[in-house]
Amino acid sequence: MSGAGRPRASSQPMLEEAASELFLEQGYAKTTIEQIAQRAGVSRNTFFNYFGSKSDLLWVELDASRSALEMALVAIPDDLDPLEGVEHALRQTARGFGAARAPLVLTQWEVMGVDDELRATGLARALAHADAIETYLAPRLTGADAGFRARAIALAVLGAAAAAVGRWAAAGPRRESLESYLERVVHPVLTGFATPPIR
Amino acid sequence: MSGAGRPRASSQPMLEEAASELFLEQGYAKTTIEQIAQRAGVSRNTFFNYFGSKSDLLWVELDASRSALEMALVAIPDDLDPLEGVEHALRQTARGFGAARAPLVLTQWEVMGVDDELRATGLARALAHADAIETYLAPRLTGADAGFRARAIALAVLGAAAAAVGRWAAAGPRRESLESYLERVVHPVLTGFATPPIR
DNA sequence: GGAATAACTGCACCGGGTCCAACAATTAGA
DNA sequence: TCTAATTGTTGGACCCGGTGCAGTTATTCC
Repeated sequence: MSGAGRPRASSQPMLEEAASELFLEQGYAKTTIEQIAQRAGVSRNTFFNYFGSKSDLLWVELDASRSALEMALVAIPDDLDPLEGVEHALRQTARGFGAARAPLVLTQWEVMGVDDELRATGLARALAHADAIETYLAPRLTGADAGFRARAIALAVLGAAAAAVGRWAAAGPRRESLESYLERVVHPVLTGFATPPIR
Repeated sequence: MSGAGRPRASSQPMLEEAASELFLEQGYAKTTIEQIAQRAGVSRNTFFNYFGSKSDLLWVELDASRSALEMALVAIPDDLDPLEGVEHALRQTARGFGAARAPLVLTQWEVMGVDDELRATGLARALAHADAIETYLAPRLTGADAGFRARAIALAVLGAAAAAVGRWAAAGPRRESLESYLERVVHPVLTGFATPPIR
């Protein structure tokens, strides 16, 4: 399958590890790509073979959760109510995050000085999640403005989920499961949209 | 009040207009700050006296709406239910956007090629709105996890509102009022959170 | 006619990101 | 075994957004 070609000398995880160290040592802003590449033993350009941008390093885990969410969405049984389906898929995805090991970026964002960067680059990620929910939801809703409602539900649910993830990460190593935080805020949103539109 | 000092030679609106023209002519990405400043008749550095970054140009109207939202929030009568208060303030803010004149960025984002940039820089703005709602809401909710719920509600409502704004802008010049789009999706979110938490 | 003040300008610099032409290491096939 | 195709790596040049600063210009107050 992998045919000819020079084998990869440095792996993605090595760059991630080097970056995490440097971010913790001296903060995100003061760490240059040059330094990350150097610690990983590769050239600056090679970094860009593995990551499209510096901020991509912050979102590795979350990007993985999007794949998990997409898989959970297609696995929803057809006879389930669409809104319950979304809740089901979200809980399923949340189970992938063990209570003990929250992503480093979420727990150490203060020492990394990374909050500005998270704000600056987070929306693209969030919208990717929302798009996944929306594409699941849109064809399964009825009514004239199903597309509009699907997008609104997707974005609203995602907002609630973001709050849950933030709370979960902030709760420290003895935190409850992400799932329990999630259900407390996702469920209300979905029940609000459960009844067909009145007007 | 304005004492001594050299008077401003070029105004913010002039830079905005020059930028809008260039974005429409050749797209956002291919327009440099140098070009914008040149068309407005100032130096590149002067641009940064008026805008902190290139992307700030895209959010002028939305930034104004945040001020409007904050003012609407503090004007809410104390006897109103907090969640109804949020809805009230949002509708109030929406009325500031006439149906005929949606912001250029929202209607022309395709020809400006600006969607990537909106995704890249939109979260900071969205969170500013959410923070405003959250700070209004948090002290007015009861229960153990009032802070958590306040943030979740703020983010969820904002997601729904974003969907409404998007739909409104996409609907073309004969669109209905933003308010009508807004209430269709914001209300369900708030009703979902209306009942006190069960557990 | 000076100070004091505030806007404007030019210049140098940093760092993220792109592009490209070389080069190195591997495999498939003649 | 030699060669070609393939793929990863590297260095260098470049663009542009953004920052810092020192110096200039235009204005008001005394």
